[in-house]
Amino acid sequence: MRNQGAGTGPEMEIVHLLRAVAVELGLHSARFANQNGMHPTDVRALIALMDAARAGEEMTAGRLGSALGLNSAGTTALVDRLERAGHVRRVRSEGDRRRVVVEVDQRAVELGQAFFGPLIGSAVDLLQGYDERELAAIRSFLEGVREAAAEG
Amino acid sequence: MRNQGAGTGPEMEIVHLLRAVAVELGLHSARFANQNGMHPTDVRALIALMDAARAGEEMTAGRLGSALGLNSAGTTALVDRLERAGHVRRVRSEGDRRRVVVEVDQRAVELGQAFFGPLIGSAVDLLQGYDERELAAIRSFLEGVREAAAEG
DNA sequence: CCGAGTATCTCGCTGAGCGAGATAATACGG
DNA sequence: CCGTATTATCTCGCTCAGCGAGATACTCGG
Repeated sequence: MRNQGAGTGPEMEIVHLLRAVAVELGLHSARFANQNGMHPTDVRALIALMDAARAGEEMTAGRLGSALGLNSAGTTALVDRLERAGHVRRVRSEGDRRRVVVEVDQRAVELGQAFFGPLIGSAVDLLQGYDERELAAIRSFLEGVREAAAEG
Repeated sequence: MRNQGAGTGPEMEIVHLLRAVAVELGLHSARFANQNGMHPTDVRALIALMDAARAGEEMTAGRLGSALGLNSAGTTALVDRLERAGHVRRVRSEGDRRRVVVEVDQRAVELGQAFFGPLIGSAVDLLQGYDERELAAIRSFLEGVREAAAEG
């Protein structure tokens, strides 16, 4: 049986630290949401939309909803909210006219970059202080945790 | 001006990886919430309560609410829910009888350990594959990100 | 004691998200 | 082609988490 307890070794300290980082990043997103009259779900949606855009993929209403764990009714309400706020546009897909492609407005992208940019910049600055082997350790640890969390 | 763009350098890759980990950990908590008929806020509350217990501190209703960003009405409703589900007990503070100390039930602790234990164990196992310098790099990077996120 | 301050709770309300089902467009066997 | 199954989104009515306002209960300094 692996270590599951509230041990106090150096490994557990890092595990708690990682959890604390996750909580802190969540609170940071919540601040962004509050400042812009949005809800946590709306922020998660914008992030998913920007990720898709960066990967060059179209994001339909349905894919967005399932990425966030919403049903179709909730997804419609979410896209309504974001569209009313001017953060996204609904575009009927040309190929399949049942589908609604959700596009992020450039203004929303800039809003997000203005808010999250400094934090991302700090993280990049931090990383520039490590050598190859240290960077590889950080990367492989994060990769491993992501895989472990995705399985559960 | 620091790096804010959608750069593709090795640093940005790690930053996106960290964000992905945060998202994945959030989804993992959401699965725990669903499996036990709870809401995300309830899970966050249990985690805050267990953290306080581990630190040997009493958690009052008010402190719990402000840790989660709820007002007093929402906090009362939250503690009502958790108490109804048998996860916590309300105990009037002896010293100051206005205060309500919220205590986690042992059953809830075990429930949480059963669910999060494997993931924590995997992370600890992962960490045992690194040497001192690599562990120090992981720790200091996480510490730095936490501080940067807490400032914003 | 009395009034100010503090911790929690009650009440009424708003709105995010759900289940069920409607609507509209596509796929596909005959 | 036609009819039926399938898929994508939307509409409707509802539940319940969380909010604002204010009530209640306790503490403490003067």
